[in-house]
Amino acid sequence: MKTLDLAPIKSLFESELLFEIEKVGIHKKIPQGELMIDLGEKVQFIPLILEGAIKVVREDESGDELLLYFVEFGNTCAMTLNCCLGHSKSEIRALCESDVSLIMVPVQHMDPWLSQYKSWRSFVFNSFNTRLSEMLKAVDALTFLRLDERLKNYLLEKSKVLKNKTIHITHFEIASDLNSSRVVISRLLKQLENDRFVALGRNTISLID
Amino acid sequence: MKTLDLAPIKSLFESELLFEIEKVGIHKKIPQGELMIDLGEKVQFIPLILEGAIKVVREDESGDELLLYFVEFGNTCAMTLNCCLGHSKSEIRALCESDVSLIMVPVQHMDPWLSQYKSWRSFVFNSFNTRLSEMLKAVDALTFLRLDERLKNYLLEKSKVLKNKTIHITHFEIASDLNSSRVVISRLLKQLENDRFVALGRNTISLID
DNA sequence: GAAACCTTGTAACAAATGTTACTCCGATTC
DNA sequence: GAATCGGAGTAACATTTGTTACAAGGTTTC
Repeated sequence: MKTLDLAPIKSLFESELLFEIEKVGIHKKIPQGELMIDLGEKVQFIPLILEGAIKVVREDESGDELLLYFVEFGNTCAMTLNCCLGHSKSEIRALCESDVSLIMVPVQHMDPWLSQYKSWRSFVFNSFNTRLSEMLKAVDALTFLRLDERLKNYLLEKSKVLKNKTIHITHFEIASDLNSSRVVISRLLKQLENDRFVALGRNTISLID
Repeated sequence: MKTLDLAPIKSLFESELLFEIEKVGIHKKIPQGELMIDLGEKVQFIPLILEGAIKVVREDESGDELLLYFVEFGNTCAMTLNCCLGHSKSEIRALCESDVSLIMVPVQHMDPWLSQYKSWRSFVFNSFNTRLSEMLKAVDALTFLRLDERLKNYLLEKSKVLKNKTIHITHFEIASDLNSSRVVISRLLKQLENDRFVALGRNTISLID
């Protein structure tokens, strides 16, 4: 039996549960940019994120997209839990925003662990909690903020997740994430540059303190 | 000991749990329009809805509002669960959309019941599920739909929840729920009337099949 | 290094939504 | 019944966001 490096999540779970996770979990590394799960796919595993960040995206029938939120260490994707429990298909698309290291737990352990381990319950509920908060944040932004503010938040969030003041991205990609158009984003970025909020380069945006 | 009428939820829970609910639950009737819980309040009870509908609203600092969703029979408010588990304060406001009959269960039973009763786990997760779906629907509408479509959906939803083709409401109230302005809503409603989607009267809007 | 392609800048215009202002009308109050 | 008030209709205008079109530089490919 291969030994997983459970150090990062040691503090989250009681030791018997860690032992079980070690027994049934599959350690996986997924490189940046890779698709983790797509719309309509069936969920077979619960991902426990050890390192990196996952980007969760919503898409409508005509292919327009919107970035919902990022999932980071110590959380799992509640949309996934959602699917596990409801035995339904994924309503979102998840992509690796950076290189991701995670443990995949087969879904059939979900329910037994819930009755058995208090720390698992905490973890699952904590994830739901965080997810609902993120969704609330998304709704807030869409409802109460204008696009320039959303763009600012986006850049700050992105910088935080990638742990870097300089972001490598095109205006077109940003437009996709915010469900806007390239021209509009270019226009607003120019404004943010004039306001000394960012410095623009080809394929890069640097945040200024 | 007073006996609660648990008939409506009999099929949701196993009999031992129903017995417990009967022991600790408080039956309450709340009239239409009444505030159930406000932003920043602490949650002491888990509401189990027997009859009626609750309207959940988000508000920003400047007092602008947005209707998030309705909660109906067979669900509880996941935002409330959220608060129970996180011991945090309410991030939303909940109002009675119609006369509501519900059972209030003190929060301290939440965790023990989760480990003890499979049906309670199902119920709680089902609620989270439904809530996440509703939030997703809200995000979808805000992102991908124009205001006229959102208005149509709003009227249909409202009619469904109130079980009535005719809705008693002012244009101003609609504007609040959709975070728009009265003039805009009047304009769009006039259009919907021309399209034979509704008939307008003073304080009333009737849906046409 | 020429050609093709990708990224960005910019202008002009269009559409959706918000704002202000005024009117009319029915309901309520005195 | 006159005065007041709340709800609704409408016009004119402002703002935000989206669209189309084109140009200018980099980058990649051959």
